Amino acid sequence: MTADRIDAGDQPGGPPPPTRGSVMRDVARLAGVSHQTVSRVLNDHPNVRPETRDRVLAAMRALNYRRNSAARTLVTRRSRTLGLIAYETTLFGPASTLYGLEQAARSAGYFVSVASVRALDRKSVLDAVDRLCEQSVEGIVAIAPQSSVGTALAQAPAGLAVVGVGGGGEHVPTVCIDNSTGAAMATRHLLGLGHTTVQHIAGPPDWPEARDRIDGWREALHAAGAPVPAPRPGDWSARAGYEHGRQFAADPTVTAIFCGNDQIALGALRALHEAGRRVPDEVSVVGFDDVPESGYFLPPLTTVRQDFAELGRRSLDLLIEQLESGVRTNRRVSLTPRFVARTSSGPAPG
Amino acid sequence: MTADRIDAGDQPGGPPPPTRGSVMRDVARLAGVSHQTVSRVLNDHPNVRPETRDRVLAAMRALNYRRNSAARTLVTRRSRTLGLIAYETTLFGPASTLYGLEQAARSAGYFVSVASVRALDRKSVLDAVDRLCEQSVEGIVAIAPQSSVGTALAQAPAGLAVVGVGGGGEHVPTVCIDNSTGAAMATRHLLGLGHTTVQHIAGPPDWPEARDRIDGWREALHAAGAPVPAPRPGDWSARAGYEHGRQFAADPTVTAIFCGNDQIALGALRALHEAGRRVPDEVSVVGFDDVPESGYFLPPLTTVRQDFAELGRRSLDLLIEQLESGVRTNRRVSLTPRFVARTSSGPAPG
DNA sequence: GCCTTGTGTGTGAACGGTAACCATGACAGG
DNA sequence: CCTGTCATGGTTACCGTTCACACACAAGGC
Repeated sequence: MTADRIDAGDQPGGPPPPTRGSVMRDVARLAGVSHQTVSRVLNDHPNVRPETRDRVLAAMRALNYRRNSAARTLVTRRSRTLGLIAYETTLFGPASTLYGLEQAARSAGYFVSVASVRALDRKSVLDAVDRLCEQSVEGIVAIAPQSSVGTALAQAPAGLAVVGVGGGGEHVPTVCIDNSTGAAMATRHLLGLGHTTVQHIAGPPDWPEARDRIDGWREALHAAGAPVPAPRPGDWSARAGYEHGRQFAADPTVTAIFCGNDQIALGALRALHEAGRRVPDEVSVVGFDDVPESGYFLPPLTTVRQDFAELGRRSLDLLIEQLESGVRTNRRVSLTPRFVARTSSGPAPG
Repeated sequence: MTADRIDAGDQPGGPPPPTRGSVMRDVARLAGVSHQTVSRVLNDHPNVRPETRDRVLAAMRALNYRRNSAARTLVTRRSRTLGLIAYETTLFGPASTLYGLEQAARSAGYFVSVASVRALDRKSVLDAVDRLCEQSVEGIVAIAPQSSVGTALAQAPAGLAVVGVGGGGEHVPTVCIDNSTGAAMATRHLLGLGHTTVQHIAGPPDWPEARDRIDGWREALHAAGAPVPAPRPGDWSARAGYEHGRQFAADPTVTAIFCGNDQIALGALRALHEAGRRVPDEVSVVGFDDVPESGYFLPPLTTVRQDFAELGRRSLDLLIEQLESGVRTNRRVSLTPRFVARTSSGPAPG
């Protein structure tokens, strides 16, 4: 009895044999060498005569041979697979980072396996780590920059490389952009335009990225001797921007708003527009991220650009560094964001 | 006999230290049973005395045992891994689909490995397929709905389950939303508001999704006896929407524009605004997709909602169906989109 | 002649699981 | 008492690679 259930009925004429993929031994036999020589050719070992190598390569082509990664992983104990834990994968940022990571991983010879999490509580994250471990990934990148994630990650099995993207935690190697500097850029830009102070619609307070942006904004205000209003907490959504934007629109003293991200800024722009407050003539708005659409907002959004793809690439670098050194360096890589001036910000009125 | 070999000191540049975790034999020894019994416990075989099972489970916990998936894959010839080929991963749609797929795959006991492609030419796609095959995935989902992708996918190794998301091709099982119906909904909505005809800024002509939307739009116009203008081809970007939008803005006879997606609509809105054409009073605009921000556009965008996450879930269903039946069914699953009325569309002027 | 050094290649043993096949003991029926 | 069945659990043979080592053969130094 065949263990194969793919043993589909052969139609007369259709000659699709139950192609049990060819393995090294088959290639070896065809090339007239031992399986070990095939292995040597595959792994670019020296000490194979060019002529032999060609024969082996020809045999591999003829049989359409592909090496079995499970067997390879079993014996080498290297899966060449990286795990990615992602939250809110639908946002532009995480998605771009995933993209950058995957491209980099590919050229470094790694595969990427994803585990998305619905929530950022400790259990969900540990579950995701577990799931990835079961696949014997060699390292994990977490695009889930809530504080709790960092600590959850820190207790991943030793010997597993780990990198946090975004604010991260203190216990895990992290790659992030310099949110504080970015926020300060935006704030200084607005102050430089003559605004007496700058309001801030922030991200959720338990996101390090949000906190760093708040810090940068606050420090820039402080350094300029400007009053420091209370930041308004949001959830990164356009809705939050809209709600707070309506309140700001009703307050004639508000002339400049720095938003925690571009979605928030979009919501704020709409609120201001609805209230009849002209942007940038009466109120200036600045965002953060530079999503592809922000140049087409009404008006085009002044913002701070994050290079998400670079974030992904750098996190791979950090991972590989750990993999090769064998220790969990506590490094923190920080990328400098770029200020992008568009027309949603202008001189203070009056 | 030395099961242990002495680990030579790590040479810099050498492979990382082998992670010596506990294996079945260790668990078996601790529990006082054979490794086979451990395997039986792991795989929920009957014929294990509850008392024995408990002893084994306790031993597994004590040793923090995790089974080695490579070994398992090697012998069972099932990797329990699915491959995902994604293009333009940064867009909301693909990202959400990935999310939905991963969630569904997880609860079905599968892992998901991603391969992103930079371009959609045949070679890139075949490369990605190759990469995934090397990981011995059991099936592939391609979120890369260009026509050429379908045909490239069709010649994936036999015995590999394949599903296309989006327009797909004729040769590959496909799950998509009913783009034609969605476009017709949008068009009929505008015609119903009294517009004599509807312009269309479309997606790239080699995307089946774009073509289906064109078809639906055209048929709806035709059925209503309205004139059918030439659709304007774009690339799904806000920029394309802006460029065509400017031309439409200069033409006073244009009162209704149906856009291939929400980004295009955003660009069109900006062009109309710049030209002083009021939306929806003078010109109505409708998008497609319902990205989370579209409710905060100026004005909030009337659009057609795609359930991307459902797309991901359904593609998993289709994949599993193939995996279990062993044949590449040529099924095509079509989801009905939902029309979402907001304020960017209104009665025809005059 | 010997031993060395260096190429190119083959041999056998892991790696950590699962499946097929046995072995044992208990209990029933003849 | 002999046999058959069932529950339980051990034995052994793989799966397809890579690694350590052995081996053949050549070139060179003494």
